[in-house]
Amino acid sequence: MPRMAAYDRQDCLEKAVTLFWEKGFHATSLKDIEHALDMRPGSIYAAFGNKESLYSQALDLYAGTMGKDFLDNLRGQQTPIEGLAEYLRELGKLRDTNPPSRACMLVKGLLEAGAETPALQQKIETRLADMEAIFRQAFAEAKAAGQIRDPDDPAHQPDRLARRLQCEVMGLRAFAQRSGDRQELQQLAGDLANTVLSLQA
Amino acid sequence: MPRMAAYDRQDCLEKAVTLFWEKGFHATSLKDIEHALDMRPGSIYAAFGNKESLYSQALDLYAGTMGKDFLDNLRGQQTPIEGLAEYLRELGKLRDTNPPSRACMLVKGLLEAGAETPALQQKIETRLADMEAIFRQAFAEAKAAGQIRDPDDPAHQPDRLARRLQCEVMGLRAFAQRSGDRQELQQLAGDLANTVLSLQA
DNA sequence: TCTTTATTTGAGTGATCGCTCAAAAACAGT
DNA sequence: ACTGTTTTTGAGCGATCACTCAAATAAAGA
Repeated sequence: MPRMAAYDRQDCLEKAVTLFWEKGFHATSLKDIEHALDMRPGSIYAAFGNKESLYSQALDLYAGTMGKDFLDNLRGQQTPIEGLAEYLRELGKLRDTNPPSRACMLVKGLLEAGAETPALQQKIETRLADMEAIFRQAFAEAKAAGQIRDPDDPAHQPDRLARRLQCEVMGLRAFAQRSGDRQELQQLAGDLANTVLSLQA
Repeated sequence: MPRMAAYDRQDCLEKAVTLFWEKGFHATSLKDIEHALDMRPGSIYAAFGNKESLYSQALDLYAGTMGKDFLDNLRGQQTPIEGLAEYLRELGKLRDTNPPSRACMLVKGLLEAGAETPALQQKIETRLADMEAIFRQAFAEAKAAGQIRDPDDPAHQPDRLARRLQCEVMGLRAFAQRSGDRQELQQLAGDLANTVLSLQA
């Protein structure tokens, strides 16, 4: 009996990711959202709640996609370590593609979320912790396979390596947001990748 | 004959830095500014132009202070390399102090500035380039003093090392914005510092 | 075709946004 | 004290903000 919704929820969320990822939370107005999703305010609020809720759902989609893409890439490589290095090298090519933003949407959100939006803050922290856990798992697999040099060095524990990698990914993608030279970014990513490779046994 | 201004310009800019650094550009309203500077809108506009102009001047003060602090720290150390490592270690203590934000104000601005504010974008890029140049100079001094291992390795050129350091500082300070454990941050900073130290001849 | 139920619409809400400007206030020199 | 100059004030500007809701619309089942 009921009327069916005219919009595709997943499709809308993808468009919301594009919009929020590019402009950030505060700089994105409901007018922008109405235009990007081709929906009127009433439908938007009925479907996604309020602006913060839509942003939160967009964050989930973004983080899930990023995590899946990373794992797919990882499984396509010969060893976990090479997979991690290749991931960094791929980030060095960010200037050649045209993503909504070269910086990580989670980091953009982390730096923008204040005390007025504690729910957002918590969600972002959780998603970053998820990503850190994925990195940790990859290093743990590398270690279990005996591919990590000096495995007893405390600095070579998977959790420490994972935090360092996440730090470097955050930094690299923030650096990539600058309008600097294409090659310099690629070179920087290569240097970071080589640091990871130097962990190999 | 003329009436003297009641406010201290430098003092106002310091308060503006605190405010913008913590909340970011978009989330800071003129009401916030009026309250923080204890000035009425007319005085603010007469003294600093508009909101964007005030933010821009705050960025200048922030970047200048950061650069000076870094150089002071550097000169207090035995060698340039040790100075750079110590700088990273200091960043690891960010959780123990209470700055307006643990993240870098320039990076926050970089990730927030869109195509609608090209003047801000350019200013931020310039200031980040300045900082990169300071890092490069430090590495160049280290190299000139023969303190860099494998000086002919292209990855050990001052410009590449500087970009990598800036990337790591950006990443570390973004990471520090997370509400994670005190010790984990310090450990991470220590690991990054050790990477710099491992460049030593 | 008609009824039922859900969705979509968009004008309009009060609040807040960045910002202006004429009037009031305050200092410095005479 | 008086005058001349500048600063400070704050009410209020139009625009935009996130958001609401009653009415119009459309699909599915009878």
